[in-house]
Amino acid sequence: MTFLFYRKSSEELDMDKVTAAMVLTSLSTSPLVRSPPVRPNEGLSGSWKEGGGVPSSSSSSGYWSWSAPSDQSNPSTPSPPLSADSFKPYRSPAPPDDGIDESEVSNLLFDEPIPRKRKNSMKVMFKCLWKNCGKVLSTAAGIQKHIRTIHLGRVGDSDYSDGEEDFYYTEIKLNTDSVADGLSSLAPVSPSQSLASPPTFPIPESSRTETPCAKTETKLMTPLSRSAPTTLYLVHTDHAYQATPPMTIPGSAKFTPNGSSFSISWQSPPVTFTGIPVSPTHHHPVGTGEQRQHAHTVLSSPPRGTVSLRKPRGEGKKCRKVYGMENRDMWCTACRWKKACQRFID
DNA sequence: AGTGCCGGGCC
DNA sequence: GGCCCGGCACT
Repeated sequence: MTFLFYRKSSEELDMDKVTAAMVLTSLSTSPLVRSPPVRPNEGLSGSWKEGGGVPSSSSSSGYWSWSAPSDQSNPSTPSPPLSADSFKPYRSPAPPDDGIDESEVSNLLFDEPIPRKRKNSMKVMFKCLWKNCGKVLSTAAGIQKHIRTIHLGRVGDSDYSDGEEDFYYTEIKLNTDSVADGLSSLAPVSPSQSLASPPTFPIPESSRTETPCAKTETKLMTPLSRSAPTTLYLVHTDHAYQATPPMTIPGSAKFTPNGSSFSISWQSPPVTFTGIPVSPTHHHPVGTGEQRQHAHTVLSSPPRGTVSLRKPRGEGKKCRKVYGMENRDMWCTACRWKKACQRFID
């Protein structure tokens, strides 16, 4: 889940700057502009910094229709199609100064009270909302500096911050947990947004804090899930109680009995950073005619050694359910022995 | 609470 | 090996 909000509370900022920035942002027609009403003010995590929204207390909508006078504090307030820098193609390597800024400043502000002890590791990144710039940095200082230097053109006093940068980036949260959510990926991916896709996450957290542009990472979402189940490896069926007299399902011994497929694809769209005001009807029309997705997304992560992540519980009827406890002798042997059912695979 | 079944015990 | 069950994950 990712939330959009500004990092600093509004009272730290000049109202003039606030409004100016808002107008600029809205005028830029950037798709990344988040509309205030959408702001998910209280979220599931509830762990962010309060005082989130910029015009939180006052009428928020007013700022958005406000036509900007020339702000005196920012004479050089850029109009979005500003410097040539902003036209950097996506995925372009970070400008060199960002790299160093990043590393040098990150020490200072890295203790930011971001929710670190999440149950599943969430990573907080900061995304530049400037038009045509999707830069994502891992530290607020880094993104502020990026905005200052690249977009606001404040090269000289690179360390001085008057807070305006805060309006050009947003905080995004990325979910990194890999396994353990074989189920959550099945869940109807709440319309609110995203557990951002793990594949985008090989970011080593310290050194390379800069991801190219999160929003075009739509690869990795290969639709190969339901196509190739049987080629999978080593779903060991060591149990040989296949002696079920009535009819033996051929080939059942070579794959996991309950026939759950095994894929490495991720169903959720990758990295939906939250700059966008995601409409509640995102996608995943789960409820409708969908054929009960079988593609359990299990991530084949080697590190999980001994614990034997259970396979996703075979669906369908099993002997016990079909015949009932009283007709136990009609069960397949596996069911009788409380093993994986061999009769009703799938 | 019900169910599927892994892990492990007993013979 | 066959057979059974405790106990846990999942629904």
